[in-house]
Amino acid sequence: MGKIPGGAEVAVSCCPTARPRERILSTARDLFRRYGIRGIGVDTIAEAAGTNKMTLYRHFGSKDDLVCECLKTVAREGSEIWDRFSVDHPGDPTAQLHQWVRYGAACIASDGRGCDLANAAVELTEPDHPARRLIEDVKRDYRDRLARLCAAAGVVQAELLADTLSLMLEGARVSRQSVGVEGPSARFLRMSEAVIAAFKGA
Amino acid sequence: MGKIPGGAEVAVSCCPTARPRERILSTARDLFRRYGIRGIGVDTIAEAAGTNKMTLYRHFGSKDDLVCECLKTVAREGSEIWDRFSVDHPGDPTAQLHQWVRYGAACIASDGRGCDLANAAVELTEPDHPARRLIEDVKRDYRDRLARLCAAAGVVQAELLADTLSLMLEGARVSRQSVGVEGPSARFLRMSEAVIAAFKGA
DNA sequence: GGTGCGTGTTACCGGTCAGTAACAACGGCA
DNA sequence: TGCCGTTGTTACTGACCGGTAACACGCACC
Repeated sequence: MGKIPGGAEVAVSCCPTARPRERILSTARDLFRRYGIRGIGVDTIAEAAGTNKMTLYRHFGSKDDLVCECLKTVAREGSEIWDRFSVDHPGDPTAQLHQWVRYGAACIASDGRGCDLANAAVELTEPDHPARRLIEDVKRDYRDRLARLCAAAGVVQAELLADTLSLMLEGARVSRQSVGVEGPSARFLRMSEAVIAAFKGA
Repeated sequence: MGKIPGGAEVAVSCCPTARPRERILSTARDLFRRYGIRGIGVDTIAEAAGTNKMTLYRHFGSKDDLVCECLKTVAREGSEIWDRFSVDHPGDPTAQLHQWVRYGAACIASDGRGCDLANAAVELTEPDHPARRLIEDVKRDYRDRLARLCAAAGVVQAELLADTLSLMLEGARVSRQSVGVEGPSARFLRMSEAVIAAFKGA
């Protein structure tokens, strides 16, 4: 029934012990990420999750609903990663800032499909799509956390540095998709360190 | 027949004196930009261009073909803008660099849908889509031009600055889509000037 | 007056899409 | 045993998708 855009049959590829809802959610996240939200159908998701379309619609009222739930789990994981910075380097905002840079670089290197939230914002052009508010809130939250980190690290122009680093990471993740791994995104770590040093020196 | 995603009927919205091919091309560019490539159908494009699907397919062998041609015109216009920098400030690479920054800021402010090339890279997930090579080549060309500009302006770490500014612009244009006009992208001009100053001071 | 090319029109193809209805089978639980 | 909530199965709807065939029309050019 469901077909992966490449042409191959779908393969059940998630923990079969979990409840259908969780299987659908994690499968949908993976497929949306790989093939785009508009590039994958609910039938394919259900089949890859080892269940069927009816069960999917019993748990998620619509495809847009499912998309929003997926993005919510993405946001939740992002928040957990932020928490880890302060756990790994308690009371050391400078170390946390550099960990943020390293984590960003690792993100870019590990997967060529960029940020799920930003990609969704590109793909879902409807200005009143329910996912838009979610994306906006999360992105704003991440930037504010970064600004607080910069301020705590003693940067005088903390807001400006946070904006700069935010744009650089966002740009690196989309540049990785358009010009590939060899492009500017490959130097994200070095560039970020240089920019931070410049702001600290000022 | 064709329907705009909003639900309204399509309206013919291009110069009716031009030949069908040109009308289709400019209409497709506009609709792809507003609703996404996967979000608009060839029927809608043809109707909005004041013609029909058959004529569209006589000029463009497939939808992917049409997409590629659209992106080529985007690339051509981008190249012309680059040329304008050296025309407006001949022999003054520093002025050209600042004009690049100002132009980028104006781009962000004028339209919330970001870069057509980057958006296409996000939307067209097929790794061997004919548009991917085009996008990659153009993006690489723009970065190289910027690097030459930075070097000519006397920046020692010209390559690194070019990468940084490239990512910042790319990020600003996608951030504008996800967090809105009030987000970090609003400060792109100030941030870029600060980064350039920091690289010049080093 | 003819000839051909570009264009318009209509109808169609097979496929995919999101979403729903009706019913059968399962599981635990009392 | 009977009950009930969850799940699976099948089939369906109506819409849209990219792409094509066949044919009629108009217009320039010779």
